[in-house]
This record gives sequence, C-alpha cells and structure tokens, in this order.
Amino acid sequence: MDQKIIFSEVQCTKHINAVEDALYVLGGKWKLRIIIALFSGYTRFNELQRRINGISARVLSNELKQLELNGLLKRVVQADQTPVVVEYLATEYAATLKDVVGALADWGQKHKKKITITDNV
Amino acid sequence: MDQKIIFSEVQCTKHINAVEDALYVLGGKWKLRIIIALFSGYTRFNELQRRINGISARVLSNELKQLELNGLLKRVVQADQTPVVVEYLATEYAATLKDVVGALADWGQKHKKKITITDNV
DNA sequence: CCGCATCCTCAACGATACTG
DNA sequence: CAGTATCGTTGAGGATGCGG
Repeated sequence: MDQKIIFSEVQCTKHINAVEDALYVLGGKWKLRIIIALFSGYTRFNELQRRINGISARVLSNELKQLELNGLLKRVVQADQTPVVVEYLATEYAATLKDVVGALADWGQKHKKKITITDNV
Repeated sequence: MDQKIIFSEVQCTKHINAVEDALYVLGGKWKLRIIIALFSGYTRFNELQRRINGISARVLSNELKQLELNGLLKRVVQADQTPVVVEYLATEYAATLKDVVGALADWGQKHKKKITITDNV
C-alpha cells in the first residue's frame, strides 16, 4: 500500500519536461476537446462551436489558429462555393494524439465512477 | 492525407465529457508534474519544490491540498521527530494515472523531436 | 524545514455585438 | 456561415514575508 516508485529518479526530470512540452501544445481548457470533436468528424466552425459546450466564437477561433500552427489541423477553404465553406481537418499528426486522448478519457470515466461511489458531497 | 474519423459521432460527447472530468482533476500547470515527482519518490515539500522547476511554495501547497482531496496523495506527518517531518505519498489510486502520464510524456517527447526537426523559427 | 498570509499581475476565458 | 472587435471578468499563478 505504500509508495511504489514508478519512475526512476533519472527519468523524473525527463518525464516532467516531456509533459511540459505536451502541455504547452495541449494545455488550456479547450484544445483537447476540440481535437476530440475533430476526430469525430466535425469540421465546420459553427458545428464545432455547437458541439463543444460553452466555447465562444472568439476562443474557438484562437484555439483553432494555435492548433493549426502546431500542425494538428489544417484549415481548408472551398472557395468555389457560395457562401465560402471552411473546413478544419485533423492532420495525420493529430492522430498520434489518439493514445493521449484515449488514456485521459479512460481515466476521466473511471474517476467519475469513483467519485460517484465515494460520493463526497 | 485526409481526415480519418477516429471516434464515432456518438462517442464524441462522451469522450469530451470524460476528458473534461479528467482535466478537472489534473488540469492546470502543475498537477501532473507533481504527480510525476511523487511517482519518482520525492516526498518532502522542499524536495518537491526543488524538483519541480519554478513552482512557488504557495502554489505547491495549494496543489498538494487539491491532490489530496482527490485521493491522489496522502499527507503523512511523522510527529515523533524534530523538526516535524511531513511526507506526501502517492496513493494506489494515483498509480492509475500511469497510463495517462505515460501517454502524455511519450507524445511530448515525440513532439519535441518533431518541432526540433521542423525547426520553425 | 514546512507552509500559510497578503498582495499583485497577467493571460485566459466569457459576453455581446458586429462584418463580409 | 465564418469569423473579428471590444470590453469585462476571474482566477491561477508569482513574489515576498512571516510563523510554527
């Protein structure tokens, strides 16, 4: 029951730095949620905004820009239509986040179950 | 390459909610870093502060409290010593975060490699 | 060594309105 | 539909100092 050392001392800083790098890209309230929505096939701006509960247009716009800068999505404009259609598509690179999202979602689900049972008011 | 739909439409909201729950506990700048340090066997307050670059005592104190509230660590006081020794130990429950931390650290490492190669700027 | 109290700053986020 | 502009808020986090 006591403490189990999962990471060796040497790996500690390494892990912290790696997580830091990941958080730099994925941190904040919305990035991961947006990525999940993209993974689910939602591509249009308003579609995303509707799907992601509580996000404002301004914030969504900003986040999308950052995600594009980091190569996680591609902004595609279909200029040959009226009105102009803009699509946000997850890149191949974003697919490498599948494990991260999976692990996090998995844990979140278990955790919710736990606190529901524990029921600490 | 185009878009691959990784999550079904039905699972989208479910995933987003689960990630939301996880982020509620793990969100912010420090929680995961602290957990990594705990995993690595650092147990003392100042030890943690030294190991986690840039965190202030106030913030560390707050984060530790929250992590304890969420059952991820246990605050143990050795009262029979002078001065009093306080230890923070990761709980069994915290060990369930191993996959999350692993996935994130893994991705962070790959990402760093990528942006180093891409060398934007 | 442990960690709280105080005060402060800043950036992220929110709300609303408006344009092409 | 796809955003931008503007303004306001809030809370996480930083700095410092003190007390047990």
